[in-house]
Amino acid sequence: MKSPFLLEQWFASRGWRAFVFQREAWNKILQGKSGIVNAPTGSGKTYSVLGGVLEVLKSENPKGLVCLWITPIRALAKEIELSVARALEGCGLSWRVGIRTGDTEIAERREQAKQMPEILITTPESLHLLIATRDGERLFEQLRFVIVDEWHELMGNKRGVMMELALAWLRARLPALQTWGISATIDNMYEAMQILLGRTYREGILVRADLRKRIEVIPVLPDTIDLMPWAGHLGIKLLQKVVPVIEQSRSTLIFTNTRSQCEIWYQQLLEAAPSLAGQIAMHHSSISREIRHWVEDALHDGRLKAVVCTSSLDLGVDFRPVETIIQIGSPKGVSRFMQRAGRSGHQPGAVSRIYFVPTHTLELVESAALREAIDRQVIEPREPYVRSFDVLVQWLVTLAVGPGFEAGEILHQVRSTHAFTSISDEEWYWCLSFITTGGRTLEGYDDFHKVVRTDDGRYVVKSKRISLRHRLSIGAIVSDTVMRVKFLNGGFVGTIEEWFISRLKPGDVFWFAGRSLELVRVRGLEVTVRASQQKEGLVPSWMGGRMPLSGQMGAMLREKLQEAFDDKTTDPELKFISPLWKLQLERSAIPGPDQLLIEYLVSREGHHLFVYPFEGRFVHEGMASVLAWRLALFQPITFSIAMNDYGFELLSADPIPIQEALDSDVFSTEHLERDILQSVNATEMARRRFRDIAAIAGLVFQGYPGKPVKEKHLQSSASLIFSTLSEHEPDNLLLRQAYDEILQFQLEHGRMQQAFSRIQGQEILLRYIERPTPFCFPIMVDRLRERLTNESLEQRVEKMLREAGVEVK
DNA sequence: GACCTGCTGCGGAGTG
Repeated sequence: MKSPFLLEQWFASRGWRAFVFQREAWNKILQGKSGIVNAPTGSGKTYSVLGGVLEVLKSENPKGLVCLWITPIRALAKEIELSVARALEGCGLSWRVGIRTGDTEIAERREQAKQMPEILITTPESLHLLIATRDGERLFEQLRFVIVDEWHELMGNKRGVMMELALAWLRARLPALQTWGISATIDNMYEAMQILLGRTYREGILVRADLRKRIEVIPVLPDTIDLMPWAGHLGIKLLQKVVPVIEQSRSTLIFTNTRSQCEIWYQQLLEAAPSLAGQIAMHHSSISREIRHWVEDALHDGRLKAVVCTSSLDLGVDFRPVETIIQIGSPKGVSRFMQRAGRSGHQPGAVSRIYFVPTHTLELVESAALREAIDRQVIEPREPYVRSFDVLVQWLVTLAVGPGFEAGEILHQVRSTHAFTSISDEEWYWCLSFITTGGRTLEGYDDFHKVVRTDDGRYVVKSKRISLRHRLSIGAIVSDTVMRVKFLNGGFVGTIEEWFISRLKPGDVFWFAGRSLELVRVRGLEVTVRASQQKEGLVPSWMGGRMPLSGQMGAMLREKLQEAFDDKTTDPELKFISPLWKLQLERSAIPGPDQLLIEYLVSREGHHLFVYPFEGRFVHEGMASVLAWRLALFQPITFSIAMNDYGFELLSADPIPIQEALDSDVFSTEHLERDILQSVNATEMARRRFRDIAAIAGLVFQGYPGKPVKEKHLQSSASLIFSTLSEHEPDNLLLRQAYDEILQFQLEHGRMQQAFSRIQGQEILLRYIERPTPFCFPIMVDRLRERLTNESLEQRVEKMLREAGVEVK
């Protein structure tokens, strides 16, 4: 029997069958609903939404823009366009589909200005830019659908807030507008829907694709436990075990945690297996786009056997499935690991296999914890941003540059979003005054008088210069200023950070993008290089973000620690680790899920206190500061602090009164927020955070395309404004936002609160140890690294190991 | 605002 659905008829002609969730989505969309389709990549999620859109509009023969398709990544736009175009043709519809991103050519833009395609694929930034035109309102008059692809990727950052605001604005003028999100599984799926739909969420529908895929975690283990380093992060010791995995597979993705690790692995793989030359490449965000595109295409065509990458290949390029995935070092979160694993074994019913290469002993436990987490479907949530006033004031100027706005109407919309439900009248007036006068402190500067209120009460931007500069600054991603690395003949290799290049002088050789490069000269923000034959060279590192261990991973680790002693354990890595665990047990203890281990060591360096909450390094940084601050209340004492993802260390020249402190409840949650802010240098942290806020809010200008403002300059103008506001306008909303953000995202206040209250219910195992344990050793090394060069560190680590009673191989 | 390990993502003028 012929299906009533257009898309299903086309499916049938190709011999495909619709999934149950696709039909469910089509029906709900046909009923006029909004909602979210929860489906993994590669499961036909695009068609699940597209089919509904076609069904609603097929009889209307639309002309002009009826459907906006938002993607967080430009690279995905092309694939969506391809799928949509194919389906439209298959269904015999003559609708047009087009792309509008920063890559869209001028001619194409002009064409679109005359007549928009029926379906437009765009990014949140480009959508804001479209609104920031005089045509801003007219463009969307016929709009019926907004599809937000990969919504889980947007909702955890300020780009999500940009979407919320734009959606509220569109919804206000188009009551019949239907919004659909497409999202991978996250822990707070319903919240994700609520945020996407704003005030209309009550009627929202969640369509779940029940396509659970089996994932097999295969640990890559050394021959004996002695070969596993106690501390380290590169994992290079297991290189010889990784080579055959790559050789035996048709195509492999090797995920690393940092860009420099990616460079090192690429280089070392080539050295260990010269036969891979020409068949292996590398991919990370500092490599030029030209090279990256080449790598993506080559992988797609099967010209490459393996690519070493960072999370730059997490999303985007939904290339032909890869046969094998290798993860080097901890992925830090379950979702990220599962997503990467899902890149292999795309055939229905196929098992995804992922090789996990631990870089030190405790990561062996992470390997087992990951397996368990996948089994139990433990998945991280995405925390939405709220009250991001920098994004709000940017949006208000965007509207004023575009069609202009009327205050009461926009306030109503803004309040309908999840991010700004709680905005008070006072805060709203502050925003209006900020965009018109710069606020109390900055009103003396004309640059901040961006928006004017016309006689009929509309807020608009009149100055061409201000409009221009605003359009240049739309978006919520603030990049660091970087130096461009170029060959003498002009070929662009990629970008590198100033602090790294400043250590080199002309003639020095470094390795970057898989090539040996000799520094010729540095001029302004341009680094000129020539190819070198030299084999040795420094590998650059970049100051990227840090990814702390997720709460879910931490909890799973705490559970798994003791399992190494359980004879019934089936995890190979836990069996493997048990000799080392015996050592830990002899010297100290292994905490169970209801225990907190604290180790006290006296060495020539002084008195060390090690605490192991397994909460990730951000939380540990805050906890360590709070603990140090509270301990100093007992007696004057100073500490140096170190931490990793498993625990932290307080080191002091004097004895640490830990027993007394424990007796008087040093882990109390009482006055926690106050103690956090007292103990960490909140002002400095907020000052740094303020740089991005100032850029997003339009307080500092980041420069013209190709002519970025120097980092130093940007930092100092933001810092100057920060100081001025702190002094004269301490209740400034952007200033307060900087402090809120460090509490929420840098110190992970919520998680820290939970950790403290969990510890209150835990039994404390205080152990006075005589020698470093496998647990504390990596933290000690971490602290040393900050003072020593790499070579001396290596020697020092060997010495430490001997002192710790471990044979050095 | 550095670092010694530390991810990712987007956007963009006027020149008559």
